[in-house]
Amino acid sequence: MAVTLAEVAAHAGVSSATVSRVLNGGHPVAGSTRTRVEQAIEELGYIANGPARALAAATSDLVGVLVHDVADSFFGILAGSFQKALAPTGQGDGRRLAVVCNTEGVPSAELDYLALLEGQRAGGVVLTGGAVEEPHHSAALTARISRMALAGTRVVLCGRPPLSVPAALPVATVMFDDHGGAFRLAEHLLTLGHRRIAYVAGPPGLSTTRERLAGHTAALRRHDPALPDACAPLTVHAGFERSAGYDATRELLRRGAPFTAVAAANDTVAAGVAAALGEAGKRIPEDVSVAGFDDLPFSVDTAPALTTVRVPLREAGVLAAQLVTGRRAAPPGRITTLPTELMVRASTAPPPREGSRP
Amino acid sequence: MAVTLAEVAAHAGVSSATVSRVLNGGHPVAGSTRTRVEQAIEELGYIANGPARALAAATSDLVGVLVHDVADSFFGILAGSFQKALAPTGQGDGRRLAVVCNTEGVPSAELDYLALLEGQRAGGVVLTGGAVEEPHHSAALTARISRMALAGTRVVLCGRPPLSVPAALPVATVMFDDHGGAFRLAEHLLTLGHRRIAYVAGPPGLSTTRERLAGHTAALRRHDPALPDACAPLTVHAGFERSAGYDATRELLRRGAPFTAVAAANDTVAAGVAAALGEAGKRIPEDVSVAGFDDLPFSVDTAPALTTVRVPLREAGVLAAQLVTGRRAAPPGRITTLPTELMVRASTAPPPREGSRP
DNA sequence: GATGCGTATGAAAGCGCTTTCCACGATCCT
DNA sequence: AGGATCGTGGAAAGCGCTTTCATACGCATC
Repeated sequence: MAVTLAEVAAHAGVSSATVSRVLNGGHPVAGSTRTRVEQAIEELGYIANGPARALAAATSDLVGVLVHDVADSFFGILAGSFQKALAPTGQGDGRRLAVVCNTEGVPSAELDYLALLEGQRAGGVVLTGGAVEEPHHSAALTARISRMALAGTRVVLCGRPPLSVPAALPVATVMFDDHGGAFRLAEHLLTLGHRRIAYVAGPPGLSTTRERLAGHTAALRRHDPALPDACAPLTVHAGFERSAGYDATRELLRRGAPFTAVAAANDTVAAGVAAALGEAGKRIPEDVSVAGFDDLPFSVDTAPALTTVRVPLREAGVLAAQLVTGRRAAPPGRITTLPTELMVRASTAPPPREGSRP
Repeated sequence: MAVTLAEVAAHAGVSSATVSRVLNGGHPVAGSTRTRVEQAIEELGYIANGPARALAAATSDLVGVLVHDVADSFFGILAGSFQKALAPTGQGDGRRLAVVCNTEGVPSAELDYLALLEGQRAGGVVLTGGAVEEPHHSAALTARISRMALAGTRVVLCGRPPLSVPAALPVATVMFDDHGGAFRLAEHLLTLGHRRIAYVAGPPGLSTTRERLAGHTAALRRHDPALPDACAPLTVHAGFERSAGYDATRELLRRGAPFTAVAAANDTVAAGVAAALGEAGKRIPEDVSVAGFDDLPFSVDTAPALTTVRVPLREAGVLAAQLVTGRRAAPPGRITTLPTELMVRASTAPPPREGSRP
């Protein structure tokens, strides 16, 4: 049906081995021969058979990217910039294809997709999103990743803690400074004068949740060793969706413990928090300050614009693409931490003066 | 290295042909044999080699999904629900992998990715997003799609007009009722009393832009045949990004032609419109009403919440997955049009009374 | 009991590519 | 000048699977 290598070879008057060589490089081919072959490829409209190539070479042009959910802007932006960086300007090397898998953060789904990708002989895999921190799961994950890496698949962990694999394996990690970001955000709130700061954390057991909460708590503690304890009752765990922030806030409100600021696990949750607060008649930021995390695009369009922490998703996607393709070598410790940045906007302000609004 | 079919066969005491048969079905296999084979697969931790399978079967488990940009929520949601529907409950058939490609809507990029997918022997391809309406491009696209379809690749066009291919080819189309949605949105504005309605359209030459603008114009015309002409100077074309809406609105404002409402190509553009309006001291909706399109998640969190038109992205993704896998047959005309729904929220209201605020 | 059919399995031929192994000139070097 | 070296290209052996084709068996049929 389709044009094959052999046909191109016949058309160019060379052996199929030669055509393969001009296609893949690595082996010297005379200029004139190369030209002839390239012309034959052009004339016949040859399109390489990926599966055949992958079978013979024991590695494919596929690169897997595991995300919690591409529909979530956080992952959409990450996956988007990753995919774009994977196919650089339509260059000859740019035939790599990104396979995106929604894992919902479920460990078994991650393992299943990795098995599929291993079966596809994926040239690389990038795992994004917080990791479920459970010994059994991470052991299984480490095992599978080690096996894939041993077989030559380049692995990049993005936004999750490194896994302990032998240093010889091609496994790199790109982290976000979640801890630092949460720390600076809490500091910002403290500086404004807030003391009763509620925190709507992400799902428990997730690395991201832990990092952000830890940074937050560290800032409180630094300010006043007793503050974390005082604020502990104001900390609730929820999901990463808007509704989780909404529900958590209603719950907080219902409990009646006073607070003058709410920091959320991410911007989406913060939107839910703001909605619940608004319904309860609280003005933002006059009555309660609200802060998010991630700095997703919509955070400038909320009312008021959301104070948040910028997470360099695009940069991470590009970096992950470079690492997973080998265009860039992993740094010495094989782990790169990308900085986060506090974005102060209108949703945070000094707390209302005591008794100014009961 | 990895466990192969032959090893499984040896372990189970059967031929590799038999193992292949239990794996793929289609051929009768005795119950006892099947059990033995399944046990061997389990014991050895066999993972099928995708490329080998694809090479032999001339079709792979890969399904391509072309989007303008997954980082855009519109496409992220579409691609996300599509991917999820592709891997149904980890079922045996659920080994299909989604390859997402950001085309930026550029025809040549679409063709390039299709070539790559053709080379990968993708089992299916879904093209999403408005199509660039240019004879040369659509001819090239039709040709490539026909060829792929002829080779057995199932094709789904989603959110773009059908292509004229022979009826025997497995090409289906899922459309959104953009025209109807835009029509009802304009009607809503008219009913509120607006007459000078600005329209920030998408890029010219794109099917989506045309459909939405046509629906909008049709509603104006229906109300008053002269209205479209009166509003024409208030129609500007821009991109689909927030900044495009911002810039377009500044331009509109600069021109000085009065308007009491702005309908935007989509929600993201509407956010830019609202920002520009706000900077210019216009209150929404008191001074100017603003409406978007798509009903992306953030549209309920803007200030005020955005009146828009819901586009059933999740439903479309699921449908596309069913069509592309053959789990669902295309309807008689091979085209399904999904309804859109007007979502009236706080950003639209009656226009200010004449002279009430100069 | 010979004939026929349907069912369950094996043998083996590829699928289209990569890659080792070799062969052949041409170019060096001493 | 002779052998070593280098650059270039061909032959052929797979890579791990699917899929005819052929075979063998069991059972109903006449």
